[in-house]
Amino acid sequence: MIAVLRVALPVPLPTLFDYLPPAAGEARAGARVRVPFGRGEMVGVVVDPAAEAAVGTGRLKRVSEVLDPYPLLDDELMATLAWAADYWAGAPGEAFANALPLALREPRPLPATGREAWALTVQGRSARDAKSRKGGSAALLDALYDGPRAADDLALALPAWRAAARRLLDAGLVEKLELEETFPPASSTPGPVLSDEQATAVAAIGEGFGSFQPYLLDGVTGSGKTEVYLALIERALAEGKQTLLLVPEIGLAPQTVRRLRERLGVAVEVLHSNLAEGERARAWLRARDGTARVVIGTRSAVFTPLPHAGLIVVDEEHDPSYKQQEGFRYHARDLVLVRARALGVPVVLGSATPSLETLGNVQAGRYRRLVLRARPGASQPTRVQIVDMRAQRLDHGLSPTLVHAVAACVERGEQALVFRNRRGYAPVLLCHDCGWHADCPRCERPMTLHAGRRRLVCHHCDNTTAVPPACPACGSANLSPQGQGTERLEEALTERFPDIPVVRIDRETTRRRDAFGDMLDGLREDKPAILVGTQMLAKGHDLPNLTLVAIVGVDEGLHSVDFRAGERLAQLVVQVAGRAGRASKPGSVLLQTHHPDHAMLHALLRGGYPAVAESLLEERRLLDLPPYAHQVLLRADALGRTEVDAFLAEAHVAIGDPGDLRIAGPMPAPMPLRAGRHRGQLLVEAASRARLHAFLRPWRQALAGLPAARKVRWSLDVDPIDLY
DNA sequence: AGCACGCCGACT
DNA sequence: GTCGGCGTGCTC
Repeated sequence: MIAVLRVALPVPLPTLFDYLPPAAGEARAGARVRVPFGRGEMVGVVVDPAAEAAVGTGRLKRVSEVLDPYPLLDDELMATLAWAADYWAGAPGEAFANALPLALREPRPLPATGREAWALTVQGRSARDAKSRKGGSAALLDALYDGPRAADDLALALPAWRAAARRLLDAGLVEKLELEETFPPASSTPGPVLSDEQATAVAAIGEGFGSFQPYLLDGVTGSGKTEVYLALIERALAEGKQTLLLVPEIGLAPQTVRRLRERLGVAVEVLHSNLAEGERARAWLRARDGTARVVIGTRSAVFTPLPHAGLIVVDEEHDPSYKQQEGFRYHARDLVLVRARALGVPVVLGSATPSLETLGNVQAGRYRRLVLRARPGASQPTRVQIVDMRAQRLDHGLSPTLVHAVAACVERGEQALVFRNRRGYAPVLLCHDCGWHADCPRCERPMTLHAGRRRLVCHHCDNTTAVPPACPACGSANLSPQGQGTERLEEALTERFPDIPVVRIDRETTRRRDAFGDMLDGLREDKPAILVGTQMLAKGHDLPNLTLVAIVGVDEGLHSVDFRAGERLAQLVVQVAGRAGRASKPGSVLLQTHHPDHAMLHALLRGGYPAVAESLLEERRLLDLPPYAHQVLLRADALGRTEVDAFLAEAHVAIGDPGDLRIAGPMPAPMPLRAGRHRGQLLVEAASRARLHAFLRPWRQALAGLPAARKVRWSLDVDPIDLY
């Protein structure tokens, strides 16, 4: 047998590919190579530089070029990726593809890792003194007067600087530099004095530095989790170690980054999906060579190389955006644990509303729990009150109690948030005469009326149609919007409070870049206002004058088929409620519902999130649901329902003797038709991860070989977080 | 996933 | 007479 190179390629196939060694150069494990593939070429990563050929040597092609003389991915990352591909039943090549920034998957040598910076030329200096430029150009000349500045630094100071830079570059007044050294480290600013609880948490975690240990930092909104993170990052920096900080998708405001940079006084690299690919690659490479001391990023930043790892933090660890929902379905929070173990560093999972998975790990003694109870900013605790909607005369879905509370709040000169997790004007358009309602033909679900756009929109597939002038079934003009979305609440509140600004914050009103930030900035002032908004407002945005949170319509979440709905709802309510009364003013929360006696709402009122979580966890244990059982969900969809049914039936047969596995289905998905495609699923549960994976590996192999598999789109979701 | 090859309808 | 429809088969 001849020795070959085993390479991972970015294709969704369950295999690695073997190649003959390159004509020149040595390819080491973790290095990128350019290889012929099919009729084209691809960039792959060497997994094994001396494997035994698995296919006939006649079929082997030769590596075209070795792109990295040294491994780009170190042993730890290589092992982690291999583990992740196996655990989440993904293609090995796709795990590698997710780990490498796009720019590094191109067959080019590595970009310089120096930081892009800009400086004035001699002419630029005179132009600035002569004040010969106006507007953005003048501002940029001013900004560079004291010396070169980094591009990312300029972006924070002057949002539109790039256009000006281009103009001035053409005029020869500025030049682009590549700074190899990190920035004149702005001196770090000392943080506030920690509370006793914070200091205890920092001390406890600090003791664990240098070895693997997970911690749950369980702290209510405003209890100062961020200060704990910062103190720990400072400690890691003092030891010369790197920190990886993961944040949820929408939590990454430029202000957060600025705060970290100012506070820590070191290069803080940001990795998120909106970053230009070149920048992303450079940040990734700076982490790899150790210059980046702190890396903050969203889900995919979990793949950042950390040669001098000291600490990993996952903020808002319960946030579902840590789970990738298409392609390679990994969970960044879970992957962090694997990396931390390999790297021998502590992991801090922070949340005001920890996931039941994490609480289960605390219960089992695997994670240590540290609690922050105090809200240093709030003088009094938030009051929560349930408003019984039954037998109340509702005005556009708002009860008199709620309207009065909002009135009292704005009269005090404070701000109120009316939370409704539904965009648009009304979720249903109904004919009052014959009962017809507008359904999406591709999803068989009601379409949402968007009054401003004068359109019916399907929120499941974005299908959009005109609003019919009359009922298509009976011709009646008596079409009436049923139920309320944020748009309708905005209208109703504007009518009721004509003198108070009503600001709607949802996907529609924040479509423009920066719109969200601008709207929030406008609300930081100490003036009365009413906010109407969706989920987007649930995350930690500090609005000091916001004292009332009114949650409208949580009832959908109380009766969902998804076993996680209760946990989700409790987290949402607590996160939204946390917006109220952050500063010196006490906050209150109103929860408007048709089910005032619901057990979960009562538990929430009596004991807050911890009480709800405890009872939900107990329920999961009794019903043998995650985290006490382990699931894999097989999904399939196709234009024809028969193809889906046939595939799932074959997949079911392929399980053979299930033994101690529990199998649910084949069954239709909760949305059996979506965007014109029929959908079905099959759920398999096991008592242990090992049992699940022992079953999963051969099953996945068998599924790929099923004849019916070619007629459907199918995917496996290990540890699914929703059953969509 | 791409991207070929491969046999059957409406058009310059 | 062709352009092109997506079925199915392969990629070291």
